[in-house]
Amino acid sequence: MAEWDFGAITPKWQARWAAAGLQHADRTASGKPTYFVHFAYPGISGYLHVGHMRGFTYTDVFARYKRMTGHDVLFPAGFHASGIPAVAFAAEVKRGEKTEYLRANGYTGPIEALGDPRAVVDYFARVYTDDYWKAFGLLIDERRNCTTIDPGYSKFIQWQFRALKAKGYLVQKPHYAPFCPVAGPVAVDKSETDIKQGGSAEILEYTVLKFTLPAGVIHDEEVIVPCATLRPETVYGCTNVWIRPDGEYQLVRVWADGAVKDSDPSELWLVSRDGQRKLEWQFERAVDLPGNVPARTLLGAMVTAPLSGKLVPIVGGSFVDPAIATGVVMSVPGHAPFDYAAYRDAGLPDDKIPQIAKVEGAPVGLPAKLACARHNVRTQADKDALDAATEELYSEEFNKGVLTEACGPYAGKRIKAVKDQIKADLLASGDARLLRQFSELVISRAGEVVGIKRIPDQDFIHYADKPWTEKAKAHAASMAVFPQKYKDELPNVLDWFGDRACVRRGAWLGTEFPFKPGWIVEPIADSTFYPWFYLVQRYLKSERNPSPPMGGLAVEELTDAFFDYAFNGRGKPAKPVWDEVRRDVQHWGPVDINLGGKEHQTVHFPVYIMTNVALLDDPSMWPKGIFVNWWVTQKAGAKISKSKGGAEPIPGAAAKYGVDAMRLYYCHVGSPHVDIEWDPEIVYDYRKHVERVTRSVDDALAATGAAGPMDAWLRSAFSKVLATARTAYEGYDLRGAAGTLVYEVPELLRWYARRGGANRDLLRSIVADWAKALCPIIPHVAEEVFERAGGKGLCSVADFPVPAAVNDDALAAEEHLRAVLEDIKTVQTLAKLPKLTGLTLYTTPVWKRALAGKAVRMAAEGGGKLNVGKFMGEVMADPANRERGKEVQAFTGKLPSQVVQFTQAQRALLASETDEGAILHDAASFLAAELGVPTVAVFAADDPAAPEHPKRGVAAPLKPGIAVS
RNA sequence: GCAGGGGUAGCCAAGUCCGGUCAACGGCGGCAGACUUAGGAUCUGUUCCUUCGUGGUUCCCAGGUUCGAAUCCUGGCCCCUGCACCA
Repeated sequence: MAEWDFGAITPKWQARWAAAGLQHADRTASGKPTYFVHFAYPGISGYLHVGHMRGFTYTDVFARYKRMTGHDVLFPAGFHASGIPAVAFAAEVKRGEKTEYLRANGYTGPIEALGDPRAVVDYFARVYTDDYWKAFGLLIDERRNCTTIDPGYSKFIQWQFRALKAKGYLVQKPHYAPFCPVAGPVAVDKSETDIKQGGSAEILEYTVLKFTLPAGVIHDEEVIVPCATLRPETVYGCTNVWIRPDGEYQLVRVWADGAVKDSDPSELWLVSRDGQRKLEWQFERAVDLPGNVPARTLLGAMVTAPLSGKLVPIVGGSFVDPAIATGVVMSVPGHAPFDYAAYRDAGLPDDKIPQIAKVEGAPVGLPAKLACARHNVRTQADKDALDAATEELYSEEFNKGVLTEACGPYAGKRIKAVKDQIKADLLASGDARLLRQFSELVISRAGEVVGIKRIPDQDFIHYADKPWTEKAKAHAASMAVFPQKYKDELPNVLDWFGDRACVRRGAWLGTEFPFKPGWIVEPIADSTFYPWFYLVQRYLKSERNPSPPMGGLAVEELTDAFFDYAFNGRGKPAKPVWDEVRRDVQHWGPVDINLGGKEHQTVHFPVYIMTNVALLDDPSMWPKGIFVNWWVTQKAGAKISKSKGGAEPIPGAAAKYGVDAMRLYYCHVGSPHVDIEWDPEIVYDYRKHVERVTRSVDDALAATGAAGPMDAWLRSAFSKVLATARTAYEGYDLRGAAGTLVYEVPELLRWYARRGGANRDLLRSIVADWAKALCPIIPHVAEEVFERAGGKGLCSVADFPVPAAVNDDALAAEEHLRAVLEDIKTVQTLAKLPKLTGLTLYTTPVWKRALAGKAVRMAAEGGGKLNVGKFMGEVMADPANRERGKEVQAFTGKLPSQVVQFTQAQRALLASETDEGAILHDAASFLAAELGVPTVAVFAADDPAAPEHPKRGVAAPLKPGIAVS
């Protein structure tokens, strides 16, 4: 028997597939249905890790299964190169920060060569293709590979944006985005590619309430004291305004947005130095006035609160951070622990503090005072305790609080319900404005504090458009979406998905926005329609593709007219090759499955659907399916980090565990729709499971026997497995398919051998079919198995086996035998007989058998439940039964409950004419061998020749009396 | 805050949409045996409790619906994830 050297098998079959051109998909006249599948192309950001192979593998399994079930399969792939990652990577290479990482992952070229973003893209595109996809046996049509920064792709994106604009789906409005005074626009995200610090910062939206200081106090005009808060509804509880006692403040002249001239109405705002920049960046017009206003000149001054109209003093509070918002805050000591602590520190009395909200069931007293007591707050300097108290109290009051009568027209309302209303009212009346700020300090790569700046004419894709959204929702309802829970959620996601900023200035890769030079299309927005580009790419002339079909197309030929014709059949073809592309679109479209990670549920998939329904005139070309896969996480539960090189690099893992073992692992370890934890031990187990398959194959192929009585059973049992596997594959249930094929089939083969089955021809044909069924999941081993079983050609292009008719009686008989064998062992254990010398089985008497059969049949007619009264009536109508009245009564009494307990096979056996005695007779020598007894005797309990024994009387249908000695 | 996902036996994990055949697939780990003799083996059996009975108690907790609930409803506790110029 030849060895199973997975290390040799894998490249051997990959070479054969490549030689046969299996991965290449070209339109044919085969008349077969098509299957167009792809995964959300990976971003180019470094080496990938074992986690990424999960989704890639699923896609290949789908493609292979469909190829084997009569489909022409198109499985292309590409690379998402746009955005920041490649730029950041190249920058890090230049700074010398990537050398070790590159070397550790096997990069042998000159380091400085990767100092250019485009070189980074090219290099990793090659790594992904050769070291990951090809190494895992993925049959990707690499002739269609492209990146999002290819010139041809940019033409495609520009067409797309002109098309969206023509439909009115591009809008302009002000937007607020992170901005560095030196570098300009920056991205603030957890990868911190643009920034040095603050990657997890969130943008907070403060409501700035305009408290007023009368004219003549510090200026001859009225001065606005702008208090920034996240809880505008607490304005009714304001007792004073806090400023930093040692801080420097200044005046800024502020115009309302929309004001055009300096002479338009304006206001004087008092803000901290840091606050001044925010006003200039975020308001349309704001000019600071020269000179400082020292805090001490303000202390004690009285200001008027908006909404309540209350007059409150300005008080010094050392906890006030001048860097946060305006550097001025209002004090709500009844509900804000910080305010309460500072208020008490300032020696102000508790009894004047208003309570403006109540939580039902909360203890009596000021909520902030109680919270401070709970968290042992002593002074305003106890920052940690105050933060904890604040978080607890805010959450409690937001969720359960009701405003008190102190709150004017809002009294009695739940905070949760009325908060946004109060905010909107304040904004509408001009008593407040909004100011945005990061939740933590963000420092750019240039070393500057990153702020938030207003972009007055930001372009958005108008995803909030109602008719467009409705169209997308209606289509989504008809799509095949896995998992179901995402399909259920999709309408809500589409509703929730608002307008999205789609261009940005700055140093990143991507397509230039056709309507605004210097602006680059944002990376999500350039990845909404791309599967279609794989069809164009095949015809695009390039170095890698020097002689495309029909002469192909040059980049300059990718005009709007071309795309309109290719995708929508509009206009007239300028060249014959246009028709070729158009026919490909109609042939391969629509996309059957777009697979992507769970993060895409609220990122890529919604815009994918939206864009397709917007740009394609023919609804039959709209996407048909989405498959969402969850992640592979690290032991601690953290996502395996791409940038840090991954827990386990892919090439190493492939060598260690074997490619097929890893494929099986991905398919079987858990549902595709839950996160799985990467554990090398578990992966190693899957290697053993693949080995179990090959051992099982070895045993089966070693058989030399002829047809036998067990053949019918094996055929049926295997057919059943095939049917299960097929159904599972059809429903994208890879775990189900893998489970039944990998774990059940070896069991069947073993039982067959144990029962004396050894039909050489049957076993070879079953092994060959088994290989085909396994091929989508473990293709390399499957090909090898197929070849050894005498299969002709490549298993990967064979037809997926069709299950034969199942002989239920044969299955039921075998199941019964197993059950009896188990019962015998139980009896043996109870009898404490380690060694049996004799075994006699008493099968059911005919009358019991008849009654049980009748009960099962009647129950089946009655929907599974036995009508006892009717049953007894019919039974007792038979004089033979009346004669045995007592016995019959005792036996039938148990029947109703037993009928529901029988397995399906048992019910089938009882309802049929099968003779239990015959099954056991035929298996007598098997039982003798299994149990190590010299002889096994089988009698019907009502056979006059049966020897007398107490167990003879207990014989019942499917439960023979078992006498051991 | 907004939105979403989840809590199943020692561990991982299926089942939950469509309530019964669920003491609950499968794998791992444990235990016993076989085989072989030493390999991270393999094979068979077993692995909630059990006074072995058509026994008892289970699927985060507390209620409810039902003849019947891991599965449906209500409330609670705990964990995880995404949130817009990041991909």
